[in-house]
Amino acid sequence: MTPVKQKPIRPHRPIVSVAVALPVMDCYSYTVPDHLLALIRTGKRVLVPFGSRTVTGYLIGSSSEPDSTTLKHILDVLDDAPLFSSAMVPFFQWIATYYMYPLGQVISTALPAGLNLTDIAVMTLCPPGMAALTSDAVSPLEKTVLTALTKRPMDFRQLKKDVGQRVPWALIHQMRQRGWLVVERQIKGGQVRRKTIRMVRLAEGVAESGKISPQRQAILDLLRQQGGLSVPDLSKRVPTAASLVRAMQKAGMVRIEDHPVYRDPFGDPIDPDRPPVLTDEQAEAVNRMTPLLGKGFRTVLLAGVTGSGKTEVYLQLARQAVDRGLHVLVLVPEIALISQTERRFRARFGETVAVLHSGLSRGERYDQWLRVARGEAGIAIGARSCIFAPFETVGLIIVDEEHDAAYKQDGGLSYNARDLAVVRARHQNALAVLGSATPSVQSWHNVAIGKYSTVGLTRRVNRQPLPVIQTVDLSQIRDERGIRRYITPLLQQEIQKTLDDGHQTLIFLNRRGFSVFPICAHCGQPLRCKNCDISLTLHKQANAYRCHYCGFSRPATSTCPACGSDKIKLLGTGTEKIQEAMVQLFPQARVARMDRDTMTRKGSVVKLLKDLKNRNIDILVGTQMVAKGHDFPGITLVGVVCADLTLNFPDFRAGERTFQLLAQVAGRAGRGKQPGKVILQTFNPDHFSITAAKHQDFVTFFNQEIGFRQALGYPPFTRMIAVRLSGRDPRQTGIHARALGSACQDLLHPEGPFHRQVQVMGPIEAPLARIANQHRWQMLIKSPDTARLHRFVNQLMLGPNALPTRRDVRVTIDVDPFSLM
DNA sequence: CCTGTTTGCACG
DNA sequence: GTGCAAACAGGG
Repeated sequence: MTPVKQKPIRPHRPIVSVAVALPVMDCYSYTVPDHLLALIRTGKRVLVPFGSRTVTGYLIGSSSEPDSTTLKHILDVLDDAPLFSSAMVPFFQWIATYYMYPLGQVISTALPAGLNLTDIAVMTLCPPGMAALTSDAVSPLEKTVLTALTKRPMDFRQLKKDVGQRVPWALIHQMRQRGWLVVERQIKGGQVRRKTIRMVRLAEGVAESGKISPQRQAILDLLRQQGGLSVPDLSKRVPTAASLVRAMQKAGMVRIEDHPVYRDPFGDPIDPDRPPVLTDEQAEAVNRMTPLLGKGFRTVLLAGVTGSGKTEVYLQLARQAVDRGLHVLVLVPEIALISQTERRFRARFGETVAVLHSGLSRGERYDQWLRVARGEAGIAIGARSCIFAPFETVGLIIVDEEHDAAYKQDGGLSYNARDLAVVRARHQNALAVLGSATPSVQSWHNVAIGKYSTVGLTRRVNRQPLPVIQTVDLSQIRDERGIRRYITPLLQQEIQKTLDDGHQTLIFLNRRGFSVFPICAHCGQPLRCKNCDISLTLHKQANAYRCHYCGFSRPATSTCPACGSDKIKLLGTGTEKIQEAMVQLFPQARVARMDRDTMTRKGSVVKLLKDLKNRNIDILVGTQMVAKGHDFPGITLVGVVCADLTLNFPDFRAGERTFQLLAQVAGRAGRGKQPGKVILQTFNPDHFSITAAKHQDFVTFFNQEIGFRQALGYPPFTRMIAVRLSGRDPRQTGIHARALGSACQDLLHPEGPFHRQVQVMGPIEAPLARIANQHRWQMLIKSPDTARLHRFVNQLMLGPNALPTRRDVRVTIDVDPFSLM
């Protein structure tokens, strides 16, 4: 018998698929060392070697494959519980494909920020480097680098900042070879972690040892009564507890354990409320949608006029879903709104609500995320990124104010949360409810072609009438000067009447600041931003001219940079100037302002809303922030200073935006017992966007607008992808843009699949050709055929003949762009 | 022909 | 995103 040499038999070994958090289009496979095997789960993060570096990756699947190729091992598992379920993986993959964005970075965008680890190169000075510094065998740049490193070890970024210029990698490499410095890889990041508190318990079998201090005795007594107590709780009774328990642990009297806790993002507790009796229409809406729960994918557009009580419909529908054991996801446009809707959901559902929005600290966000991931919350409510809330399954997704542009993310992964809501609902066989008083053209088109069904709310709750809207033709009063140019006699008169009646007024102007067009009275040059192609806005409160794109500012005392004159004429009106005019015209009134300048501080929105509710404000001046879904029962008059600002934007959606904004802001009036009135000042009183807004009549608006969209080949009849280029050097950016443009023309050749199917517009310089010293070009690609459009751009960017990427020109892809500026 | 620098590629 | 190798330009 020939002896058989026994090898350890391992024909198959566990292999995991990892998406790394880097801009790479592929996923990578790794093997799992034995000691980590038990920890492997889809949705956890892992630390992996990647090239010569160590980076964070996401486990998106595992398999067991024959031991053939040589794979690297994962180095560590970073989470004790998954951050998302495996059901999310196809959703993430869909997003990566649709938005042409690397899967790992899609997941990074979805997850709470601040968790990931990466290694960075840290340079430390060595003795020979020290010696070289004093010799004269060093170049000037080497000398500055060495000098910088004498202070402390630095990474590349710090070094660049300290030295004040780019340091070539080759130089560092050389210095390392000479032994002047060492480069080590340090793992950094992961600032956001679980918060723990120290829990103190009695140690087992602790005998009465007789002689102990009264404080120690007090602690023991407390623990005997209450079982375990946290250190902060103990300190309330015994102030020195924090240090005492340490000694007592050494003495074997108590045990101390770290317990993970959730940070509390909620300020005051909210009193529970009871569901009110629904109006017939509301009840009908709930009754029509409830049977759709748990019955597969469906999208319903809930079209309800302003003040018709959509939120109550959401609440009761969510109740039906929760009672059926379904998870609920609620999206609202932005923080100012969240406070209200969030409060109502928390009042109704209490502990089971998780909130996810940018108003939370990173740690709070992580904790809310974990509560959802671990199935401890049944409802998640938040802004656009909440669409990624890691429920294993979702039964109902509600998108409030679905038309709102805030659902579209700019920069990075440019997703639209409203669209993703429908996609996620489809993936999870859920009901998606899109609600709005002014549905987007896109969504109403989907109703028209039978993709979505619709439920309507045509009347306000308590039967308040819709406000009466009166237009004032601004072209009739062109000769007026000063305040009267923008506060017409009729508006002034109505405000006075409202004040006399003790009611509140809302004045809307979609432009913040004092003067948006400061111009030199001597030479006629407007004051421009030095980094952007845009004029500066004077902010009186901040006493400075500011750029609304890059934040550049110069003092309000500046003279004209062109001629040195100190006579600056302040043309163009913003909310600040309107506020000042209100104070002048109505000295007895209490005037407040709500825009991005006044609402930055945490809690300022809540305070303002409270003041408004308690009638501490008579006149509120604001930007579109005031148009968004707030319920101000005391407001009976709304004044729109100039309705045309959005109408004249160079964007095919300008009419749609104007209609929505005006209908929404008008809807703020007359929500209480008193009927509302709206004074709408405009240069285009007969434009259909404005006439339709008067009656909140989105169907009439849609029927007009859809004709234009069809005739001009705009969405929803075509889909668009914007390719944007930006770079510091205007010439190089232009060259690359034109190269990309001719690559498009090559793809469009008559024998190819894209001929006459895909249309390329541009490349052209962007309407705002320079922002923050970045020169910008763009190209719009559109097609009636979504799949073909995506194939086209895929070939353009990633195909075999794709242009090589350049480091000095950034190219980004924006699928379904919103802003074409 | 050698060397310092830029560019394209691949990362499991 | 970055490190590395190959291509490249520039000077001896």
